[in-house]
Order: sequence, then structure tokens, then C-alpha cells
Amino acid sequence: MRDGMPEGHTIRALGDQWLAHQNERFVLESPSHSVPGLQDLDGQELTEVATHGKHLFLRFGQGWLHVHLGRFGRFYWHERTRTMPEPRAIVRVRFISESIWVDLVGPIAVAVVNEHQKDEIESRLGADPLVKGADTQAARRQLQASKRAIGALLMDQSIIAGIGNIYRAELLWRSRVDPYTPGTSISDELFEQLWHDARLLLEAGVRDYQANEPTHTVGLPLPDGSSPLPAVFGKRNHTQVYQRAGLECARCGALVQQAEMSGRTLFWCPGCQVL
DNA sequence: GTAGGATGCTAAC
DNA sequence: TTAGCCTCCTACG
Repeated sequence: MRDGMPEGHTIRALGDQWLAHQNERFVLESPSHSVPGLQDLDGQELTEVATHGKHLFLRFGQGWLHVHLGRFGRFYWHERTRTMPEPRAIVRVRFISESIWVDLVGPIAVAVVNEHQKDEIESRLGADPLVKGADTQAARRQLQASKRAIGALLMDQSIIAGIGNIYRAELLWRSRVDPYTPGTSISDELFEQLWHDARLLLEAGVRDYQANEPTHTVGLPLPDGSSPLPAVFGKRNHTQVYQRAGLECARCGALVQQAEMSGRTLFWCPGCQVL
């Protein structure tokens, strides 16, 4: 199964993948001895898996392993039937059960934490659209109280957890929202629409991941009830605006623009994202 | 072979 | 707001 490059959907899919190995006993190795406390989890069973936005928590015995993949982190999964070579120096953690061995490479964070520390990490995160029944009120109030651009607010993990650079661009295009609109101008109705659409896109992303397909948003039903647009020809055809600067918008024909926002490349259509 | 960019985040200014 | 960090892959010589 494909790995890496995570927004919230990838982490959720990975959590499900780990959950398939619940109650298996794992040997945990850190080749560079760079994960303090890992020996306390070594040899324990995987008993619980939790995800929140882009954060993954794996419970081994009495402790949690907290993993955040950042932009480059990946799990490399292997069946035990395949020979297990010495881990490369960049492997942060190798997980070995009777059925699989998995190498974790390049995460922005990997640490052994207790229940209290796990709660503390989660307390800094906003609601996750993939969690059914999540309380959206706090997120809505925070977002509407800010003069920052909606394109920046959607990426703020302390408000909504799990949206990254692809989904902020696609969400705003799908609801025809100008990325530079301040949070203070976002109505209750528009917030609800964005929230539910975020869930729709993230859930589609989980399915893509599980099907080993690239993340795609083309062809999904739009928030205003209009028919999905046909896929656009060309190489970059999985999304409507993300990575499509200079190409025609499938909805209005204007050229997709790109700019820097929140230190990341933003893509949007100035022709129809006018709300 | 090398440069640059990529679905992220934090610390420091 | 910026620099810095993590690794992999593509485009370009």
C-alpha cells in the first residue's frame, strides 16, 4: 500500500492499517537509538490505535507511540515472508511482529508519550472532520473571530485538524470561495458547507489511499448540488486547481493562479472563486 | 549527477 | 515572516 505525503485522510487510513494488526506483539527497534523510552514499549502488544488530524498514536502495552509524518515521513510495510535486511541508518523505528515488519522513516515527530502527554498534544488540535459528531462550534467561532485569510485558517491545525495544502485549495474552489476572504466574513452557513465538504473530501481520500489510487477530487459531487465536472485532460488531472496553475478552470475557463500563502503554494481560480 | 520542489511544522526573529 | 529540518522523486544537463 502507498504511504507518505499525509493530510488527515492518509493518517486515518494508516491508523486503520495498523488496527488490522491489533493484539499482535511487536519488537520495536530504533537503529540510531533516537527514540527515548522506546524500550518500554518493546515486546508489547499493539492494543489501541488513535488518530487526530495528522497525528497518529499507537498504544503498545502501557505507553503510546506518537507519530507525526510531516511532509516526508513514511511507513514502509513488508510481509514477514520477505527477507528483513539490516535497517538503513535513516530508519527511526522498525516494528516487527509475526506477520509484518515496518520501517518508519523521516517523521517530523516520533516519541513515547503517556496518556497525559497524548491528551496535551490533542488539546492543541481543533476538531477533525473525519470524526463523526465532532464539535464544530469551537472551530466555527475561532475561524469567524480571525481576520486572517480563510486559505490560511483552513490549514491551521489548532482550528480544524487534518486539512493540508491540497484540500485547502480544493475546498475553496468547490465552494467558490476567494482564498483571501477573512475569517470574519465567513457566514455560519458557509462554514457548515466547508466543514461537511472537508469530511467528504477526506473520506474520499481515505478510499483513494486504500485503493492505492492518487488523491483525487475530480468527479466528486459539489456542495451546491451541481453535477460533477468531467475529468480534465492532461497530466495534472486529479484535482481542480491544486498544481494546475496556468491551466483553464474546468468551471469557468479562467486561468488557475498560484501564490504563496502561509508559506505554502496556494492555487485558486480568480474567475469563479469570488465569495 | 544535481537542483528543486513536494499532501508539514516549529523555533526564532 | 523566515530558516531550518525530515526524504523522495522528477526534470534537466
